[in-house]
Amino acid sequence: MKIKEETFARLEEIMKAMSNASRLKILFTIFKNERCVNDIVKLSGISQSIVSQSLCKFQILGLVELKKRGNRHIYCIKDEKLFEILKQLKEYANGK
Amino acid sequence: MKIKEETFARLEEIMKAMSNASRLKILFTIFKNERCVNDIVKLSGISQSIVSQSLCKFQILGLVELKKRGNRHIYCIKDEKLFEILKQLKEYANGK
DNA sequence: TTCGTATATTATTATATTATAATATTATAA
DNA sequence: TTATAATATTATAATATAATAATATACGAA
Repeated sequence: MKIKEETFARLEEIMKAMSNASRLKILFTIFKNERCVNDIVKLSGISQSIVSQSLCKFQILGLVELKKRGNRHIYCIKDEKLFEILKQLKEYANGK
Repeated sequence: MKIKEETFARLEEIMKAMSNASRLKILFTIFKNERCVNDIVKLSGISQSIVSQSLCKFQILGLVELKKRGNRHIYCIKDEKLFEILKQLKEYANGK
């Protein structure tokens, strides 16, 4: 059960990124379908600035992936494992 | 994929509770074995005050369970689901 | 009772985070 | 070109968080 210091540091960053309702909403907006920023803004009800900033941080952290199509920036969850974790977290928080 | 506002609120609280290296260490110290506060302090290297405060918050949130034996307060992870999530998070952060 | 150990609580200060608003950039269309 | 839509960046002020130190409480043993 020995966990490396750097694993804790990474985990802290990941958890911090997900420790805010706006950012959680953004993540769950692209949970199943990839979407462009503007669609995320409309669907989530979060301001463009925050959506953009959040997605940028997610990408740097490696949580999401960005594809550019013309002037559209399309984001999706990067890793199947993260997808699974989000799913379980949702169920856990929901009390299922 | 409609998620209730209160689910986001609860998820935010849970994530916030886990978004700090000290608290993550404390959680992973009782990941497999229940332990008393003082053992958690020694094993984690985190100060008594922080360990106590953190465990108290975890308990209020329902993440851990407390049993009192004499003057010892023994904490453990409350839910099998949380155990699974922690396991997966650890692996994810570790890049496995 | 009094002592010692275990745990909890409180106050404080430094630091970090949040949302907002304003501005900048980039790409496409007219 | 110029205009417009999409996205990113920056600055900032209010608020929240984190760690520390100090104090308080609870329990069991002598």
